[in-house]
Amino acid sequence: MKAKYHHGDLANSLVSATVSLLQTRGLAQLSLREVAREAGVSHAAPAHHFGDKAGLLTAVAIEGYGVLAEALRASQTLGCRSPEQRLLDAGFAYIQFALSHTAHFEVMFHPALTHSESPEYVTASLAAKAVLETCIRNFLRQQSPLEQIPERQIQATVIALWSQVHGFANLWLAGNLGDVTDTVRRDMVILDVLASVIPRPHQPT
Amino acid sequence: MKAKYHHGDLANSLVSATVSLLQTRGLAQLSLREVAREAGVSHAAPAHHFGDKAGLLTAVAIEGYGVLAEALRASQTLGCRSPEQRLLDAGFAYIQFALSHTAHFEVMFHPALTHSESPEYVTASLAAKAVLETCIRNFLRQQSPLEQIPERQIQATVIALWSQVHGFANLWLAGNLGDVTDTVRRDMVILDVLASVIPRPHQPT
DNA sequence: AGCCAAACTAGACACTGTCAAGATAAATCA
DNA sequence: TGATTTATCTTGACAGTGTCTAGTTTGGCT
Repeated sequence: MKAKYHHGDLANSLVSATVSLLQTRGLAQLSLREVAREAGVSHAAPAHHFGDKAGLLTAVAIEGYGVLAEALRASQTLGCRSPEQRLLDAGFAYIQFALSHTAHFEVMFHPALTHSESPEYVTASLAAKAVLETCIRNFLRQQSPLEQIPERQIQATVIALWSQVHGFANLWLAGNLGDVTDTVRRDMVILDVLASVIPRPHQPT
Repeated sequence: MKAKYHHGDLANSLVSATVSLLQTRGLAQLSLREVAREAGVSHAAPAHHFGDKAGLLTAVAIEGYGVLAEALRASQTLGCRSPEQRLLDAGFAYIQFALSHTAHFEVMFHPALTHSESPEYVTASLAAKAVLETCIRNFLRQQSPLEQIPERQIQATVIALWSQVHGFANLWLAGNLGDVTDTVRRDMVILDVLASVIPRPHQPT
């Protein structure tokens, strides 16, 4: 833990400090220099490890994609549940991630803040998206096992459900969902909302 | 149009300049001083009219709420359509607003950027939300005119559909919906997605 | 021991938001 | 009309920011 010239694990410390500051002060007030101060290093140290501010936020986003993917996977592992319940659990996990990892979530979905074309970013992003898509594909497969669903419709469903939970999280974080603050009612609202949009088995064109 | 000491309509000009700069350079690069430069006034002129940067963005957000509300209203005025089509049109209008007024949309749903507790902001925000809610209520009313739908379920549907279009717009703007760039396929994707989540007449609890 | 590359610091520069104080023009009123 | 008041805008300053360059320290290697 002694931080002299060679911190040992400064890169990770800087990412942690960034997340911490994002949660407390918010994105607008975040500064590289304050991150450096929080980590106890000089003001230009972050630039050495991450190039620039966008590079640091890129690391935050990549970490976020990993956490999200893991959360989605974990939501599907426990057995003995109906396909609908599994899908609800995935959506619930997505929203819970967004609400409990506000800093990561915000950075992940604002590509202008990051180097969103860097290989590591693209890889992490696609990996998380793949897990999400798998959840929905599994649901559709188990829901209508006999008939083949056209790929186009699968894609539309993926986008629709993703939009659903993503929009809910965004509206919630932006304070647009009223003053449902206490946890109990919050969970009920989320489940109500999610349950109301499980797609029908046969969708009319 | 001559801008000497008294510009005449500087406040509006500053808002326009802000929107223009937001579209070209993006939120991260926006600076009060550049806005002032764009409007041809001194660097501290914006502060006089809007107090601070958040004040200027507040004006942008309020303008955005007005445009959104008007777009939603306009989507419902033309007659002779099924309730489903009307609902689709409302959702489509919401998404079209988000994609064509990126600057406004981004500012509107990031309360940390604005004085989101100011009376004008709250009024404009609630007004737009009320129009949106009316669209959905009208749909539900026409869809099942006989039975009374519990208020709780109506609220859940409002949140669900709002989340739907809001999340779609966000994911789209963040570049997470693949490379569906040309307009034709874009419209089809949007309609596919929207059509796939029109709520069922009778939702199981 | 000697050297090298990586890790970090120190200083500087242009730029930012905001504040105080001053200058100017328009509106008001005698 | 002419004086004064008021809103509008400018000027200058300050602390803080991101990033660049050059320098300093350190650990690992042969």
